[in-house]
Amino acid sequence: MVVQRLESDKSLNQLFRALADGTRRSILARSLTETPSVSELAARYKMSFAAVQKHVAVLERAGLIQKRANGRAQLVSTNRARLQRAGELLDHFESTWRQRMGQLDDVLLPKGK
Amino acid sequence: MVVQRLESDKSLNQLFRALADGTRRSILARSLTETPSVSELAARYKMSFAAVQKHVAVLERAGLIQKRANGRAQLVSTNRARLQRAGELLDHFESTWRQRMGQLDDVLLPKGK
DNA sequence: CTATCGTACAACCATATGGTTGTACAGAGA
DNA sequence: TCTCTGTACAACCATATGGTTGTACGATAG
Repeated sequence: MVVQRLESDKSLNQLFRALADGTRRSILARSLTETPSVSELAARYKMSFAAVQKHVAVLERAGLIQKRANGRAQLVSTNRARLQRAGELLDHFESTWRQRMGQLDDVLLPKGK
Repeated sequence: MVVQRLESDKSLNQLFRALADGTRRSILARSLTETPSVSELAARYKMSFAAVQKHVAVLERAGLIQKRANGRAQLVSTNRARLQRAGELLDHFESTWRQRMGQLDDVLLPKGK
């Protein structure tokens, strides 16, 4: 069975890559409840402004957040559509896995130790 | 209420990192329906045996697969418990996100790092 | 206008990643 | 036994990543 190509490999790679860093997951979480500026975000972390700026850029490239200018500030917010899309992708992975696991269950589960 | 630290940051990083490569996702998928040896896996990809071996090692370190010796062959299978665990983590992320999207309630941020 | 703030970006550095080739060794088969 | 196969692992290379500092520039405050 061929898994439907819902998203390019590169896009999936970027998505998971973006999530593979605690600082970025934290930024993403914050940007869900607030709409902080980049410098407000940067103030929360021990690293330099430029470092946070890079993390924001990674999240932006992965499509998980977006920036919108407000005067000289760049306000960061999550891209909800993309976030949902990300969720669907993960769900898709999971369901594929579970489906396959289900097939395996027929063989492996009867023992149920 | 404090959100339980279900998994260490490092563990989460490894998990997402492991998923952020198409070859590894493919290996993971194959190892769900089959229990291929490392060399059988390697035969399916254009890269060298050693390269595939490294990908397998990454998946193993992330806890997504396990190897079991059968004679001189190393048979690769998915760690179903860990896989489910991975799914739960993703679900946890999603539900947290959705919850935050739904209401600006308590902020459960693992504090600033 | 001038000073400052928020941002962008370049240059640099150390380490990690993803690939290669080559060597070594244990298990299976002639 | 001796050979081939499957695996492990080291060394190496190019590029990516995650951090730094420094410079530049538009927007805002005084």
